[in-house]
Amino acid sequence: MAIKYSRQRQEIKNFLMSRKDHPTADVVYMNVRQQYPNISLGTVYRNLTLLADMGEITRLHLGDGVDHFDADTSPHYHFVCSKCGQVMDLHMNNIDSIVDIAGMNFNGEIQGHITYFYGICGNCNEPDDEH
Amino acid sequence: MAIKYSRQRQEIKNFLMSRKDHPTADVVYMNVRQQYPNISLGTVYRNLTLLADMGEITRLHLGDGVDHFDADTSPHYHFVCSKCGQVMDLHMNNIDSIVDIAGMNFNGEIQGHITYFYGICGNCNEPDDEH
DNA sequence: CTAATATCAGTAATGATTACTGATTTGGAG
DNA sequence: CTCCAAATCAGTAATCATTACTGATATTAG
Repeated sequence: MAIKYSRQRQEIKNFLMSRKDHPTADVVYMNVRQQYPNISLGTVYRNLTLLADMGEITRLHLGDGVDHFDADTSPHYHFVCSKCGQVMDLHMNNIDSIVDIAGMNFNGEIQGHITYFYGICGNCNEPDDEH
Repeated sequence: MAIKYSRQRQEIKNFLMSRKDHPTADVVYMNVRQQYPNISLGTVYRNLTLLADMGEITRLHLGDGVDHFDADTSPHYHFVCSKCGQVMDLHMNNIDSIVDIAGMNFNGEIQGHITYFYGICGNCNEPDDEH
């Protein structure tokens, strides 16, 4: 018996699964508090880390200084809007060949890569919105 | 007159240019202190940020929680060893086509991508070193 | 040379995340 | 069903990287 069930952890995972954006720990905290008003931020962090270690969710580093979490663990990529900060999924063709390209002139074992894309999202890119 | 010369900033840049690894602010601080024993960590951070904003160096987010800095601003990629933590340059063929691939089914403007590779570096991968 | 101001050293503050502690919850054994 | 060992919790303190603030110093145009 190593890992015991906990209502809080279940609710954290449920919340993450209900969202297609990629919330930060703080956003998870704010929302789970509606179900468990006494939950502590430490509990949220501990369980997010635990779920990530178990492979049930993914922790994303997107260069904005805060970790984001994603309940979709299938391989896919992310886009970060430079204007509004939104993080969205990119369902795109496989680009794992870049690992082979990277390995061509490298003396070592390349096991994988971290990639995300940035730019202006569809919402922020609306034409003629102002003035 | 907006930006004035400073010996400290010059030394920070000199130090960065002398290294082909990708030091953190703290490593820069430790080393520049040999020339300027009174320099403060805040000065190092302020100047690294200033140099990065001026485009003279690049700030790297490599998912390890600390920022790394690189005096080589030409486009290239990085490899992070999962074992020893070393960061090294990868001189490889262009992979900018992944931006086009990502943009195919995306409603928005993709301006670029952040990519780095991870695995076991040549040094850590030495065969039969122990036992 | 001098004055205006960018920069500095030193230190305090911030923000995200982790660690600690005594109380509570969970779940297998009897 | 009850009991207890261990996992988890809430609350709080600590950590770590980075940024902001302040009075003193260095730089540079005129």
